[in-house]
Amino acid sequence: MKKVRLADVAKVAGVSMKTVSNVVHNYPHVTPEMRRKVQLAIDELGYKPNLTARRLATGKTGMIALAIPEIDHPYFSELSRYIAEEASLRGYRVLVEQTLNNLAAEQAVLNDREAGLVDGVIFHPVRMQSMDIAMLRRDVPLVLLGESTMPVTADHVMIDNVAAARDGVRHLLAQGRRRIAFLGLVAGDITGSTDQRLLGYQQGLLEAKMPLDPHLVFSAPDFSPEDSAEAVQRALASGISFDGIICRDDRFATGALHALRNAGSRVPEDVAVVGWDDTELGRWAAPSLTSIAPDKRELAATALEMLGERIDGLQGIGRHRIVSHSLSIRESAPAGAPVLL
Amino acid sequence: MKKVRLADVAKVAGVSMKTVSNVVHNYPHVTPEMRRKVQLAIDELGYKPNLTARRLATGKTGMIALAIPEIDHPYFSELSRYIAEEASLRGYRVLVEQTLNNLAAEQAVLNDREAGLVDGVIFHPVRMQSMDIAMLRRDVPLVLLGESTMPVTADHVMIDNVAAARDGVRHLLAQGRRRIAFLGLVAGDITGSTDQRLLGYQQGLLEAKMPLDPHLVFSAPDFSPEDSAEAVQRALASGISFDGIICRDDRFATGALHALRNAGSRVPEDVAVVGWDDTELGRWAAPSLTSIAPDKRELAATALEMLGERIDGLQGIGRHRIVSHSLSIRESAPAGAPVLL
DNA sequence: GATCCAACTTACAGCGCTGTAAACAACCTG
DNA sequence: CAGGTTGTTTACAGCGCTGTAAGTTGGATC
Repeated sequence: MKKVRLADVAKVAGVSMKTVSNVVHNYPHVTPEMRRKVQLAIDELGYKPNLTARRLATGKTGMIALAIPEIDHPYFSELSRYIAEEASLRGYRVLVEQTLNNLAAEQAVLNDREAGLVDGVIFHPVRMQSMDIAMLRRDVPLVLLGESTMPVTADHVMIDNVAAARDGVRHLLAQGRRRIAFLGLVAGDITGSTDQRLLGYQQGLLEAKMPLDPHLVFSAPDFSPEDSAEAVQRALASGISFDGIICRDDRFATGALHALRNAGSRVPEDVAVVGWDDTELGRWAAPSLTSIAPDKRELAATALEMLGERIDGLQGIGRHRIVSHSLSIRESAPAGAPVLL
Repeated sequence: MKKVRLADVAKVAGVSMKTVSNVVHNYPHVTPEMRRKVQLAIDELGYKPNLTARRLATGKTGMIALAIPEIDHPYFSELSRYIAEEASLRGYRVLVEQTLNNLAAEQAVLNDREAGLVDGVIFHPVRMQSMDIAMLRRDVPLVLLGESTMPVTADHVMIDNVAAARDGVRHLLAQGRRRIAFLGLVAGDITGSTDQRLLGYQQGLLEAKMPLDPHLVFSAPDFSPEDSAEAVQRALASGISFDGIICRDDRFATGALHALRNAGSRVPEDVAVVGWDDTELGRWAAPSLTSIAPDKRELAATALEMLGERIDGLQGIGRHRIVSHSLSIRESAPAGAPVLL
């Protein structure tokens, strides 16, 4: 089957190309008769506009790129879903790029060796610092996600990580937990995300006049549940005791759950566990995870809105938006009567 | 910052556009001196080729669309990851389209009202039947995923669902399970996927001369863990007893796990549970899920390979490829000594 | 030194669409 | 009925790149 072009339709309908184009775009000033005639030709030939040509002519691609570390990370896959939905609401299609926690891949996203592919980029960096991002001269609107430290050259959406971590700690304290651990340091994670969460953790403890024990801050070599399980196991093995733990994400919390179970600790009786991201992974864990819940829908909507404004030409330094978060309380750290120790 | 075009570089370097293009494309027959001169101009101006223009000129987009029901379904998000990786290996970028278990959205994917956006489509239908797919005249290469019933008009990759289900049943039988349930019917799921799994389930029982009890086939109103939990709970409540259950996917199995736990049944002691898809959700469930494991990497690679061949012009009727599967054995249905009942 | 060849470079016509400006038509005014 | 309006359609020049065919150059050949 040959490709049908606008010109072909025009010839068959006996009108100019532009009139066909007008019909395709539902331009109002076309006489009904003309419209009918053109539509007939379109249907007869099975004409479909060539998007690439349209893009070249208009300079708009109607596409945005979403660059995330891993598409199958529960948080990112859920976030992707909302971004995809919000994007489609606004007439955009989404091109997904995985950076796989890899610095070079992150740089490649911004360094775009090609142009004209997408109208804008939503990017969640893990390895790049905001300074690095600022250094690159870009020519595509960019919205940053995650906890990178306040870049001035791009818009940015995040939740208040300090407050969120504090909320988690408060929740544990309210149940009577007294030795609360933090699981979240990851080697090579220099985005400041962990810093902020750690800060909130400290604030939470300090405001309750609790001591700050550095032994209670665990770190893992990488982002997987396996790594986190190992970190918790090592802590347990070295005799460190704790009755609550707040984890940098649900994956980590899931790993912690496993390690605790293997060690014979009961959750939440012996140790209460708080996750982060409120993902399906945590909702269906056993016990189900209490988790800090960023409003992902709002996050996605805000990112798209800001990106849209930039695409529409808005200039100026980077704006920062905080979206709301809450605490989804489930079995691993229930609310209610404090546990007796 | 103004857009830099090929012509601008050519002017600065004092050569023709085509020579610049040759340098950009690493065309071998360019003298080193010329290459240097051009590269200098490219760097100085910060030239980036415009992909849209390139596409229009070449007719290739270098993009494929991946149309799946839900990007945040564990199976699909993991599959997406492999598809993205395999695609990038082959120089393709991936455009993700969610169909959200919605017939109209699935039709829209194939009905493409526009052309020239992608070179090919990988599509996992849930609501469309292969007849529907065959009816539509398409002009883009298409590879189907999942268990749709053997379309003749498009290539197709799947695992042997009948055999896989049978393997699951055999595994349960080998442990001494005698009342094995199947959880998988979903209203409106007409892809035949469930049919095949159900068939395998029956074959597994028959070859062991086990009776086939229709009460042991559970159905859920939709695809979520909530729905599945409810289905299992209802079965339990109505007094149906079973000591093994095989579920249409890990999400369903996760729901089943919850329902069983709430009902006080121990897994695997009282009921052994087998999931399907071998996702992270199941790997970190408690107890961790034994699950039928399609080789997702192979699935992705095969789909891309077939699509690539079609894109390169291969004609002919739809081909069908079966990729391998295995059984990932974990806590919910361990191997080893049969359970005494 | 004339001839030929291979290696390199250039000019230019598209790819299929849209925006602009201009042309044309029909309809009002006064 | 000339002149002004509004409404509708057309012609055509790009958008930025690549493929083709034609041109140029330097050196090997006899």
